[in-house]
Amino acid sequence: MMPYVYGDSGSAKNPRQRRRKSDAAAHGAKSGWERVYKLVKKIPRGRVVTYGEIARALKLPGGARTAGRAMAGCPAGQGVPWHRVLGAGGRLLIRQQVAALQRRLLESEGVSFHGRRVDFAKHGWKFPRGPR
DNA sequence: TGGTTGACGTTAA
DNA sequence: GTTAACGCCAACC
Repeated sequence: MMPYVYGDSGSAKNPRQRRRKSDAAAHGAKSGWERVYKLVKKIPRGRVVTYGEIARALKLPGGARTAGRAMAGCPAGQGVPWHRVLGAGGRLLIRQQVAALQRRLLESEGVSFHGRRVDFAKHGWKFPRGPR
C-alpha cells in the first residue's frame, strides 16, 4: 500500500513521484469542470456522493476519473463542498492528511463513519437525474 | 503531435 | 475482510 503515491500500474513507466502541482488546480476551472462544481454545490449537507456518480450524472466522458480530476482543481473557498465527494464505497481516496480533514468536515455534518469508510448506504445521495 | 499523469472503478489474488 | 494491478479516457506539458 502506497497511500502517498498514486501510481497507476497501467502507466507506471515512471516510478517517480507523480505529485504534479500543475494540472487543473493551476488554472482552476477552465473546462466544463465548472459544471462539476455546480453539481457538487447541490449536494445537501450530511450527504455524500461518489466520483462515479458525478461522472454519471454529468455524463462525463472520462468517467469517474474525469470527475476526480475536476475535483482536484476544486476552488477552495468557492462554496464547493468537496469533502462530500468520495470514492466508490464511500472511501476516502485522497491523501490521508486531506482525508482526515474531509472526514472531520463530514462528521461535522453528521455523517457516520464505518471505520475508514463513510456509511454510504445511509448518507449516500443520488443526483437528481433528469429525464431518462 | 505525442507522451505522461491522474480526489477513480472494477476485478483478481 | 484486505491489498494489488489493469483499464479508460481526458487534460496538461
